[in-house]
Amino acid sequence: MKAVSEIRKLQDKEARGAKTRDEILQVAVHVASAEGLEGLTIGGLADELRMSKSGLFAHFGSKEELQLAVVAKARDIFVREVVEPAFKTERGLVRLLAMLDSWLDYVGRSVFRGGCFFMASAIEFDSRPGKVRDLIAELSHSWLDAIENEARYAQTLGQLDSRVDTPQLAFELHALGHAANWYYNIFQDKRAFDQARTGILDRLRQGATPSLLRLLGEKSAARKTNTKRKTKRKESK
Amino acid sequence: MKAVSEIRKLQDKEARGAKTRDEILQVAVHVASAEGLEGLTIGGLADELRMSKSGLFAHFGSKEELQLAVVAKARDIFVREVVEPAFKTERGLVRLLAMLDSWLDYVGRSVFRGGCFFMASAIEFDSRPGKVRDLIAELSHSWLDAIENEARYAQTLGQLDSRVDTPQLAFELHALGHAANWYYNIFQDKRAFDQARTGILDRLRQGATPSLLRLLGEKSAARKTNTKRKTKRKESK
DNA sequence: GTAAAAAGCGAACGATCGTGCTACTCCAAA
DNA sequence: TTTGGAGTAGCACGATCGTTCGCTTTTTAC
Repeated sequence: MKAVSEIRKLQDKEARGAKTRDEILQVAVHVASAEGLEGLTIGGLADELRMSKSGLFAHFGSKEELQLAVVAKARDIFVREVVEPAFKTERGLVRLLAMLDSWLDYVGRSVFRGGCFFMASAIEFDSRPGKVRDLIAELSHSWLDAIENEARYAQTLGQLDSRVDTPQLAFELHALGHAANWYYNIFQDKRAFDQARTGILDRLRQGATPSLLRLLGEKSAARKTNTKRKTKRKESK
Repeated sequence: MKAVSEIRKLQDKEARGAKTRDEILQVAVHVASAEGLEGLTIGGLADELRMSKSGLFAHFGSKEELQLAVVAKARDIFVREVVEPAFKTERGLVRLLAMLDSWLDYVGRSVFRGGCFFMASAIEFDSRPGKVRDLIAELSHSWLDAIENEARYAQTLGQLDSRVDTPQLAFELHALGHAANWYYNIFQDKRAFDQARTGILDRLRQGATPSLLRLLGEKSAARKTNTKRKTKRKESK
């Protein structure tokens, strides 16, 4: 009997309450990216959704559980907006570039109101031990790992010199994306994205094999050329 | 009459209340770096300093004024701990390296409990218009400018190739420092500093003139050498 | 159709938030 | 010695915080 009802529940488009729960998180995630996970307030959230504080609260049971749910929701959005598009491309260098590109794009499109959700919440929670902090750290780390992993795979394909230190490369590529997010959000200046992309291409060229250079050649021909960069490149031969 | 008392006041070691005001800020700055400028609470701060809420409050008149004073105090500390030591060195490339080095050092020594004060507060306030946000943005920008400025000066000294795009270089150097702060604070992993320093030296080598290479040669000989980096370097010739 | 279960609401709790008002304690100037 | 102003404390305010409880409404199961 019980089992049947559970099956029915799962067959439903959305199990009634799970739907509103999702609507709550959809709003909460944007508020949290702008005001912070701590600045996210149950009363304020309820007002914005035109529902009662207690009704909303009942979906989570505590503020910490709400925060955890918000982080998980942000992860889903990140996966949908950044990871999945990039993972449609072929593995190796092409995918590595696609990952960084769609990451910058997601920041530039302001998928979250307050910039990259994980960067903001990592800094907010880095000195607040607890489950929320742990989850954020884990997710942040797995993105960094994904970048390094793809760089290593590019090495096995011979697209990237095998002597390149991939953790170092991943750190630097990640740093550029990070800085772009920071710069854009505090100065409202889109040039940050050009600078980040320039830096990323330079980093990759440093560990280039002939096969990679061919790939990058196409890539930078497609982009509007930067004079300074062109001359710099020429003399570095 | 009034003027005389004012002169006296200035002659005093600390004009009575200005001293406690400073003690308040000294504590507030560390709390704010960990809990955020918004998480910084007047009651909590008063408890920690064993004084009354209202007594503390009277020094600032509003929370916003307190926040502004905290940011200004943080700037003073940043100048003392990062800028001044670096500005004792000779201008040009040496100073540029000293600036980045003492910046990383200040993050590693946890001069502020919650990592680099300005990075944390920039992200906290980037979607909160107001005087606090403006001040943070201004200070952040002036640090970035100082880096670019020194790179440009190094060009006039012939230490850095004149064709290097200095805003781009400053962006990338700054990005590495930024990432080190983030990485260290969220993962509690000091390797971030090695990676940042490695990246910084690489960036500078890219725009090197013979005179710069001589300087960097000494610099990297002094540091423990990284095998991967050494091999990478060798083949990039 | 009816009963049970799930979802949502309203009011209230104790705590804490930023802020204002009043009074007391100093210490320097007169 | 008196006086006045700066520094600090006590107390209370209205608002808002997370959370609890009891009630009503809606959905689901038989």
